[in-house]
Amino acid sequence: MALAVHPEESYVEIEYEGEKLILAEKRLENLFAGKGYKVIRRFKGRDLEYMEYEPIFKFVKPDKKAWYVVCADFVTMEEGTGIVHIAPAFGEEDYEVGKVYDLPIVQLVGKDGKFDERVKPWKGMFVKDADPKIIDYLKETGALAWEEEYVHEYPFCWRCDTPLLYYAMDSWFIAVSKLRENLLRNNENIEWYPSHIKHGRFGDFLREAKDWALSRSRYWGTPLPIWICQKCGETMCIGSIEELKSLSENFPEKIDLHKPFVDNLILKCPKCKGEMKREDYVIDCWYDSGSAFFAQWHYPFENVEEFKNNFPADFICEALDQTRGWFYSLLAVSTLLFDKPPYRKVLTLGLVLDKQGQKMSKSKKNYVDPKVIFDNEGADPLRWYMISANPPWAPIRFYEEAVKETLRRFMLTLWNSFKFYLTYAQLDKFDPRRHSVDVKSRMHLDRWIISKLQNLIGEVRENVEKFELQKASRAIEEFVIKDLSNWYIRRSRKRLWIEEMTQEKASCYSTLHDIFFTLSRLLAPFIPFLSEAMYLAIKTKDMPESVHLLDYPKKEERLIDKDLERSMDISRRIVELGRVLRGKIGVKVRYPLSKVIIVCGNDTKREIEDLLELIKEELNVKEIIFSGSREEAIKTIGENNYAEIEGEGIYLIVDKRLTPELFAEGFSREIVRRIQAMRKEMNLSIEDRIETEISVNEKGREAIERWKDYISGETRSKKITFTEEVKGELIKKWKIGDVEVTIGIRKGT
RNA sequence: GGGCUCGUAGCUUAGCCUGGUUGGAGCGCCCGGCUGAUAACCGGGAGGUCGUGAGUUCAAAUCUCACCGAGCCCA
Repeated sequence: MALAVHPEESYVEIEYEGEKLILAEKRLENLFAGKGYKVIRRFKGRDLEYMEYEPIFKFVKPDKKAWYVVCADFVTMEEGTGIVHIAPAFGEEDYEVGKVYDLPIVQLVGKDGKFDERVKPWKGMFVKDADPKIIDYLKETGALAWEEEYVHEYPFCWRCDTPLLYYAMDSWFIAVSKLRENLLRNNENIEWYPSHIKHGRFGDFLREAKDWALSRSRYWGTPLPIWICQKCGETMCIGSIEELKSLSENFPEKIDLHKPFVDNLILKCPKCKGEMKREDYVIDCWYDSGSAFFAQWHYPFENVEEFKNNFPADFICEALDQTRGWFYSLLAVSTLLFDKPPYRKVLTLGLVLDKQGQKMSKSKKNYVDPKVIFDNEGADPLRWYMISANPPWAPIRFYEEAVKETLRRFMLTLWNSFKFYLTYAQLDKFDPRRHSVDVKSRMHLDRWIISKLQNLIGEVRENVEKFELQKASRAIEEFVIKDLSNWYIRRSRKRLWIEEMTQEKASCYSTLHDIFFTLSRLLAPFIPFLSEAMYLAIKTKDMPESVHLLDYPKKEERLIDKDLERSMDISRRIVELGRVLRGKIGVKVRYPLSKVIIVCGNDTKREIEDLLELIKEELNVKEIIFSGSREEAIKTIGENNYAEIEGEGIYLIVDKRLTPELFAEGFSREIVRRIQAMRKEMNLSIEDRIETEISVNEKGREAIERWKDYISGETRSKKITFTEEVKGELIKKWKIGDVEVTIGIRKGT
């Protein structure tokens, strides 16, 4: 309908092969370089304004003045001629220019995307299919200077992948732009996670809020509730079923309020009694979701109190791509109706990406089938991975291997720790209601992990409050793996091996019970299935039937003992040093050493004194001595017999001599381990008794004889016999150091 | 084209707001050890231009700017 030029750019008229052409000067170089042309004159784009031209097609006679030059800032000098054809019915910029110049809107394309009968040469043809034919026509008539192909972006239907057409249509709008100030003010009362969205992506959007194009052309959906009288033009917006009923004459007993069913109703105009027809649109479905906060209560028709008590919602959550979707439509509707924010806190989740970092989408088919994960790893490992890998708002790469890793590292460790407790507690018929030991009377190790557990509760609650779920879950992971599994349970195993129910044992069971009861509640929102399984296994009859009915644990300050925690830290550090030292002198932990001297200050000494037994066991030394001087310590052990290591100012000095007595003890433990491995291989249960036969050299035999009772006890051997010809259900040859041993075992009767 | 976010070891990441020991950890890899809850664990090792460049500073992964790359939204 018009041609647009940039008002400030320079244009030229040239003579080329006997024709006169007008184009932008900047384009002249690109298009006519090396060709013989002559510039006739030069002028600003603005000088061309309102110049009329002969259109190539005249299929209709417009109802307004058309076919002249207009000025527009969006015309660029990057491509083409610097002169842009304008069709106000196709494209937003064209439409805007059309409004400024009062250009006619001519629509020769139907909603099916085909030319109508007025376009005689191509009527009924899809416009994109007509393109090459139009080009041919232009060539024939000499209107085409040249043609070229170039690549540009173009929107396609995400569902059926066909090209979309820009198309000017009548629509109903909500004048949201008039509410910008209210939207911004209400946004101020919303807590955003992460916070940058509030004034960033979302705030920016609100500042330039556009009117909401509400109407959609669909066969089915929520009808636009606007009826217009066919006779007098009276327009009504219907707000309830009652209102519909009172105005219609054929209201059925059962009504489906969706389009198209609602259009069976004929309404009577209250003004002229004429027939009213509904506007044939449905409402943008974002309006529906934006209404969820009151529609869920069927407010205002019902549940007025419930609605009031629940408005605004405490919390909503969706992915980042919904910033301008749901988060916006909720706020817009709520601002329109109540001028209040509809939610207090909003958590914006990051997108789930594939292994290559691409957004997972149904159309790209680059998603992992959740059923595969459910089958192979399970729903809880999936949750734990999603929660612990990243802050919730960061994009997360998702692939099966990552979930598998989570399962292996955390979930299995947790479950195995729990099974360990369960197995032994059941074996001992431990009943927390009868055997429970008061925390104050428990051992240091027990009070230590209870203290750590209380800290954990505090840390988890703090981070969950801030939606830093990854920090909360990582804290739990560290507790379970490092403190519970790798230290507490490892250090406690021995006391559970004693057959009768000692105070030490009851103390351990009480502690483990407390831990798993707390963990099941602490983990319930993260891994609902596994925590429920844990809870059900330990719950007694008088407790609620599901962990999900219990309150979330609260930190109990009285159970926290910072001094004890520090003592344990130092002790663990000393044990670590000791292990490195053993590695250096090449004596395995299984072989006891006679003494270690800890050279440290009095403060450190005081701090670890209560935990000496534990250090002794873990390092497997007979005696621990404190000293204030390294030289003295070395003198005590002897110049030639010591080895040492230092860390954080603490020296460990050991006697590295392995006497025959120490060797015998270590060797017997080697034997025990081999027999245990064989029991496991035979799938014997823990209680099963066995008979053992051993063939070994004199040195080994001597060692074993010395510790025979110990070996029989540990391996539940009814008898141990030495023989040249070893017999048994399972016979194995071992090499322990430089000693060869053959062991045979059979299940005892 | 515009806005926002992100970029640390092969992978997943902590540290960045509030600048200051040799930038931690897990997985994987190599070596050694341990193991009757554990496909677990313990000790050691290799592996880092902290995206690139400039600036501020006595001092920058950290603060500022520009650029490069990725993602999302909008046009």
